Amino acid sequence: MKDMNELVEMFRERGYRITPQRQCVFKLLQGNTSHPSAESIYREARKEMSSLSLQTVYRTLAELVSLGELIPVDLGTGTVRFDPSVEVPHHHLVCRSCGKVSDLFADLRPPDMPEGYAQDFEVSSTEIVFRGICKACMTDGEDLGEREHRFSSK
Amino acid sequence: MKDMNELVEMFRERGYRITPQRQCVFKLLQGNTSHPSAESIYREARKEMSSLSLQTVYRTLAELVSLGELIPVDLGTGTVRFDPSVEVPHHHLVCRSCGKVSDLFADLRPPDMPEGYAQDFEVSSTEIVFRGICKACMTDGEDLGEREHRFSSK
DNA sequence: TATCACTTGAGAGTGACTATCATTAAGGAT
DNA sequence: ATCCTTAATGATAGTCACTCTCAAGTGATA
Ligand SMILES: [Zn+2]
Ligand SMILES: [Zn+2]
Ligand SMILES: [Zn+2]
Ligand SMILES: [Zn+2]
Repeated sequence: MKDMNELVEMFRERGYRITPQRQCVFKLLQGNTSHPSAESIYREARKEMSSLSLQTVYRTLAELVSLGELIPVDLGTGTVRFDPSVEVPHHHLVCRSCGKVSDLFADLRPPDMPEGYAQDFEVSSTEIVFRGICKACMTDGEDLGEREHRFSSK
Repeated sequence: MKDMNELVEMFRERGYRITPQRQCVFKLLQGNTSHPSAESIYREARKEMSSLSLQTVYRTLAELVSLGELIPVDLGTGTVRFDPSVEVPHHHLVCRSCGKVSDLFADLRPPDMPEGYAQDFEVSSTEIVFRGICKACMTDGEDLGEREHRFSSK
């Protein structure tokens, strides 16, 4: 994701207005590696701008996604999360216990699709998802703590 | 997933009752490779048993999941889907256009996690998700047809 | 500082579940 | 075959993560 100045410029170029709401959301995404949901961005943003609406957060996130500055990731934790790390392709670790999503920056060279399938499906991206238990949940003991997500996904 | 007789026996052993509703859902899952959602199982099931409730479908699917006979898969298509292919580990192809999920039965040997991460996260499973366009959507032309899912996920 | 199209926030709506609970019925006992 | 107990079901309502609509507010340019 571009930095504040670049984002502002980018928005101006496209004729989008620079509002304090948008800037507030931009700021919270800068260097954010927590894969926040719309809701968590909203919670943080309201600490600085209590009038901000959830609707505007959703809208701004969607704008950034459509401009390629944010990647939506849905890993079965119950909400879509947003990833500002669009420059470096990477993979994700998902904690089965607390739902936390961490980055794995490594060139894992995802396997190619076997021949037989290649003609029936045109692959545009391959993601590798590691599911397991994060360090915090390992040491906190198995089943304590509040759950922050659904456990629907494998 | 076990076959009808085995499922019935398994349920009996655990003291679960064998109801026509459960049997109806079991039957629809046998050999089903479409990764159906609760809703689509419900639609099919009502053709044979119009009194069946959606609630019971959800309940029965959850029971099968907890018994390890069904794997819930949430790949960002808007609903959890259920996979009776629990015996053979495999990966998934997800169509960005229509949301269809297909199986890829191939031993892709997912990459190991790099050393540096291994101590901070205990991996219990690795899934590889191929996203792209399925054959049907390729030939149907780009943007025709109804969409059957959200497009939230990368 | 006036204009006006773009933005915003409030409120209602949707879809996918989940919880509650009175009624129904499976299945062992008689 | 009928009773009885208790699990299972379906109707209803509720929750959560969004999405839609639209009147009111406000950046940006002149
Ligand atoms: Zn955790
Ligand atoms: Zn990431
Ligand atoms: Zn398709
Ligand atoms: Zn599958």
